Amino acid sequence: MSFPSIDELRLLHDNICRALGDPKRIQMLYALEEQPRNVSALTDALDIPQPTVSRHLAILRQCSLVTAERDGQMVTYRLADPRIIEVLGSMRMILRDSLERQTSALE
Amino acid sequence: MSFPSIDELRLLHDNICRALGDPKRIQMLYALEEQPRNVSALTDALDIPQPTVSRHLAILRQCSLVTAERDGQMVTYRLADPRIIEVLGSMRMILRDSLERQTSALE
DNA sequence: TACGTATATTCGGATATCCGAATATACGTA
DNA sequence: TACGTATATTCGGATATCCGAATATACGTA
Repeated sequence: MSFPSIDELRLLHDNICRALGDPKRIQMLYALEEQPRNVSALTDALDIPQPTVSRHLAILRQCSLVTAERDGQMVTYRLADPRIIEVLGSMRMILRDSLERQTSALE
Repeated sequence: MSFPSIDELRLLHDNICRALGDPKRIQMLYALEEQPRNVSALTDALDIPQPTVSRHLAILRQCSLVTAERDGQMVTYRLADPRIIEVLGSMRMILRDSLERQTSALE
């Protein structure tokens, strides 16, 4: 078998895919790509309750997709690796083409 | 807000991210990238029970990441869009760099 | 039609995930 | 220390996901 081992795929799943497993987390990644933000700013920008934001941030942190830096009372979050946004962009293209194929298949 | 709407992100999540939400499904995508295979071939190659393989294939089908073509008694599956493998490759690179950063931070 | 092989689906039960509500913790300031 | 603001965590309960076991369906062939 030449493709990645099940162990590496499990690691991949636990550390990256899992983080993308909720639309709100994806939204948060985009919000952080636009600019670093603290929890309150994210809460306001996304209109999601603060505990929910913090919980999702914790998951993104565990997956090392974001970094947290405390600055006084506030904690600023930023993307750990901007390439995650490129990945999401590729996924959106795949989705767009897939939906296009489906709709044109209806004719 | 300039980033994608929550609706598009929900669509993205339901149609792409959801499919990547299980390591076995990722494994199946790699196996199908190597070559198109029918269910039995996947069962053998991945050493996963047949009903489990069929169930995961159903999800990949719903997400339009694979196509199914019946040929007699067998059903051949293939990747609908090979770019999904590139996406997984990018994710593996992000993961690799992230792990590297973490281990070097221990010193 | 009767049977075999290939594949898909259904049915629990176990486990994971999500959220709201409540609460805990961290930090600054008086 | 006492209090306010910012953030994190905990605790159910609701829902989703996964799997093994069993069964259903589709197709080919005698």
